[in-house]
Amino acid sequence: MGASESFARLNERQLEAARHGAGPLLIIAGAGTGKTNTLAHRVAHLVLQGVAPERILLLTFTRRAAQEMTRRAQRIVGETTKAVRLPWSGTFHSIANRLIRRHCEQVGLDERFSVLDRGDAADLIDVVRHELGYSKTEAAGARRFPRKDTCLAIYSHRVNTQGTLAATLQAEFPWCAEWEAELKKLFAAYVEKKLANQALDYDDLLLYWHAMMADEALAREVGGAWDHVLVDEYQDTNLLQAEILARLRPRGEGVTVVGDDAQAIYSFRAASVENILNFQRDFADSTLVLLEQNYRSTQPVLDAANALMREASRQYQKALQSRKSEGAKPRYVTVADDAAQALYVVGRVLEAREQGVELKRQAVLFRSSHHSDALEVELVRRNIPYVKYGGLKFLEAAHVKDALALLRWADNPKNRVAAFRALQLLPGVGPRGAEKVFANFHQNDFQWKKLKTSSATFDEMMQFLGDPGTPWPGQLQRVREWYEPMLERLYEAPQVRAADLQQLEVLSAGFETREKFVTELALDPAAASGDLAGAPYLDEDYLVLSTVHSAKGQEWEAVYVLNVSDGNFPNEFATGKAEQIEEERRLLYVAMTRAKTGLELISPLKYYVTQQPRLGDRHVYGAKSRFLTPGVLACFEQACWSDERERDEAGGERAPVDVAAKLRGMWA
DNA sequence: GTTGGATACGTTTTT
DNA sequence: CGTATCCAAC
Repeated sequence: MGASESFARLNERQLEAARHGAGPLLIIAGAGTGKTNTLAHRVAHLVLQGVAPERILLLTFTRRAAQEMTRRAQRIVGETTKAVRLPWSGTFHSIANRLIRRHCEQVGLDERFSVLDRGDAADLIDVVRHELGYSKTEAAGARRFPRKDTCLAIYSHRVNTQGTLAATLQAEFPWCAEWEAELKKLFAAYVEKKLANQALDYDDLLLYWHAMMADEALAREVGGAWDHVLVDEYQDTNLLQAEILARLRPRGEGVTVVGDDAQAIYSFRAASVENILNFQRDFADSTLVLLEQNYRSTQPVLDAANALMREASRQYQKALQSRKSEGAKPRYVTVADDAAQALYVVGRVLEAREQGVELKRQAVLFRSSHHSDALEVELVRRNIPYVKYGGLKFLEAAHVKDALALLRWADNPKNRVAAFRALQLLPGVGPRGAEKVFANFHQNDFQWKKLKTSSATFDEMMQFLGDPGTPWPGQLQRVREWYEPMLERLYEAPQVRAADLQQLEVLSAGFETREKFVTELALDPAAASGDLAGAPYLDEDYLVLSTVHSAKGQEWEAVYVLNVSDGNFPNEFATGKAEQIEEERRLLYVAMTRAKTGLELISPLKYYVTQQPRLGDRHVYGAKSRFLTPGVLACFEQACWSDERERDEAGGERAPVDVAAKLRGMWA
């Protein structure tokens, strides 16, 4: 298919957006309205108009999205004419990383600075937390100081909103408000630590880019590199990102942003829906294109989604219209509990497969990662292959982090987090021992040949890895040779862990340099580790399990949403403020609009909660989700399902009743 | 100073 | 149930 034919398939609005000139352009694209396709056509259009691909900056939410966009644009332009390789496409964070490396001298950083992933950043903040004595229980007052992950989340929110710490605490972390003074001290020390380590966390990547754009000469140089800047998922960008965009293109020339205010679901990451709502105010003479023609879902599915959003307060009013009028009503199914929910979903998934819908074209979505636990057990038991998005365990496993720490330290000798982890792998070396070695190493100007630990083989390995002349291929093998014998001492099940390390080595071969490997792994762990983690066999059929957040931008023939009850939709911790509840509503909206033809919301009457503050594990009777008002429910076929096998058992063979256990249980 | 065992406790979603 | 912290034994 040629380019012109491809453009001919767009509807009027999409075409207008794709062929828009250079003035600032805002595309409000409802769910399933061909947003990706339109943006890809816009890229293709620009290239066909003679814009050099390297003069286009494409900012997407994930790396996966960037690749998809590039692939489509290439297909539209056609293989013969021009190669559409967009060298400047990726997330804000990954582009920031490249720009900072390019201009490291001007912003006062080592060329070899490290990027801290979430875990590393939390570990570093934990070091400071201990140093300041905040980890001690009786340090101050009755309540415990927030944990490292919470501390990091607070820090991050404050940085990304560009507001005050007090505002962040009040808005998102009211239960930590009493620690404001301590947190302030903690964060100040954390910033110093990062500088000493020559390490940037996610937020720093944006901050440094932001700061670069505040310098006039640098801003001109950076901004001058592109003629067009396109931002996808604009509703989920934060203030820092919006300011970067504004400084990149002060008058908005060549700016295109795409998004849907009804799908803003990242406020916890400081995303601000105001960015998209205020776009026309921020960029004078901008053009607005509204895409409302839905190509994804059947009308009944859309009716339900529209009914849900009709009760929301939002600014860009849209009325999505489907191109597929007929179809079954979506279903709202109540089941007894978690276990029944798993059985029910597996049953429905298999039924659909019998009718020709492959597993890959079905997805199970949920609010939080652990909601799929029971389902996963059932899937494994029945031998049904699946992949789970939104919870990546592989790179978080201790042994994988150990191996990476060795590489990260070699890559940036000042990286103390990595050094501490690496050094403590040695027998008999704990925090103090690591401290001593590192202090010595520091005194010797971070020269690898002066590194002295208790193990000569360790020192040799680090010298080998630290030598700039050492080629990248083979480095992970060297790490593995040294580290594998340690596994036995450090962990149980060493064989399993050894296999993981081999997998890591295979993975590493796909990266040109060590710096790219460790950085990409930090920036986009999911994409960088590919579908290797947990994926059965790529060419085989598998069911998709995903958090709603990770399901953004995707679509499936049939979608099952788990635990649609109050406490999950909306989440129990998000019921404090009206704006939080609205976001939870949008989250459910995103989940529902992933479906093409089949949509089921499942609600267990009773569910088991663990790790509940104070009250301990217990059963909870889930109330009906507040979003499922009579008006919304009218769009659903309602059903109640109970496990037939259970009924059979009750009628037929009965298990003996263990009275003794019950009696003991009363006092346990 | 390090290591392992006992104990207390817990806010979801991710670049 | 998993993780962080405390405490006692090397």
